[in-house]
Amino acid sequence: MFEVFKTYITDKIELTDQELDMIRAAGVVKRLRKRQYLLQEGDIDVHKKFILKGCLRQYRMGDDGAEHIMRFAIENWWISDRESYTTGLPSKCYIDAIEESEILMWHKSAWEQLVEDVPALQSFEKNLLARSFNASQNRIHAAISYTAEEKYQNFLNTFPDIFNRVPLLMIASYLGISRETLSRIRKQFVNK
Amino acid sequence: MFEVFKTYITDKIELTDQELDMIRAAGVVKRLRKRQYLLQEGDIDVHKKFILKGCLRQYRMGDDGAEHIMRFAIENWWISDRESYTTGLPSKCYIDAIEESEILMWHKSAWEQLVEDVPALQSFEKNLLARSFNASQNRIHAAISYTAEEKYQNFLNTFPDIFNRVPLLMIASYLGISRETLSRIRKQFVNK
DNA sequence: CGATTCTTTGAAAACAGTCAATCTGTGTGG
DNA sequence: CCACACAGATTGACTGTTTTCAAAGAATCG
Repeated sequence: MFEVFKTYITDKIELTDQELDMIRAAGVVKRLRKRQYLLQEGDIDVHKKFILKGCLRQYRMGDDGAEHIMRFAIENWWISDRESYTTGLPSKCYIDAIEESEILMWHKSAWEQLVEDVPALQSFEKNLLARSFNASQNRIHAAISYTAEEKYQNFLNTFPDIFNRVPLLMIASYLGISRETLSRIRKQFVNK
Repeated sequence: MFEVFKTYITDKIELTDQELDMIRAAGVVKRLRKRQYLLQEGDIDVHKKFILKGCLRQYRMGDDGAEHIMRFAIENWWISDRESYTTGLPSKCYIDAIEESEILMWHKSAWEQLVEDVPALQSFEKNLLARSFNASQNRIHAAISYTAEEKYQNFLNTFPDIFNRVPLLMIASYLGISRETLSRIRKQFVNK
């Protein structure tokens, strides 16, 4: 399964065989069953995590126990609680598997060593964070300016490879609307 | 006015007098009147910009001409369209002054040279982006999980030094609610 | 098949948005 | 210095959307 990562990373940056071996050697594969946690509130996130296969969600829990989904992620995406990872503080969020999944992960210390030894990883990381930030800006814009229907439409356009892999109630949670409302919006859609 | 920046930056990172001089020499001060644009949609953002004084807003324009405020920023904050700055593509947003303001700015090429020459700036930048990302995550969480009233309360708590410097209608825009609704929420607040 | 999870639906209530009018404070020009 | 324009805030009445609650119907999984 390392092949999945190899294909991904060599498409983005130039790596020598030796560098690739170093990265492989430091990584660990973790298999997750559906509903299994990868991170829980209060944990400290100490791993870089790349999804080889499957689908996961990252969410925060409201005071009333409601789950608010911050993000979905599928194969070839990275997933972590950046805040906890960078600050070393307990996480405010949960990450769990929506589908049976496979994760390739590196301990923070090992990863930092890799970034030091492999210069290409440095700019790659910077780039990844910049793009994550841009994505979150677009999400904020959608959240404050779109109607519920537009939010759903936008979600379909933005994540064509995700929307049919996650339950509707989770999409509703992601968009900040109730599942009933989303169900009704979807009904109107079909009629068009 | 460079003093404002000097105080800010030397509080965050260690700099030699020489490095500080380099940074000063490369920077340009720009004065803005109230309502004056610092960036308009379609422009390419080619400057690192630090606010020495004043208050600005960054917003996107909806198809219907409605302004959706992405961010406020005051003295000792940075402001730019990161997306346009990093990608070199035309900006989707506007930045203008809410108060008469003073900006310290560096052209992208000059700034990149500085970052190369002054190592401390490198990690500083990385850190700043990481914190911006965390802030945007918190904003997303608020947008999808809070009621209008909670959004307002959260805004007051998060930006105690901003809420009384910007018009209510802009706070409403930032929160994604109508000014009338915010006005009514505020009224209830006073009664408590 | 039984249990669980997810989706849909209906009806009522709560909420937020729109429109229109008024009020307030600020600043500008005569 | 006053009158006026203008930006911003508030209010009321109305409309439309969204949530909530409750129940029932699919779909999935062991």
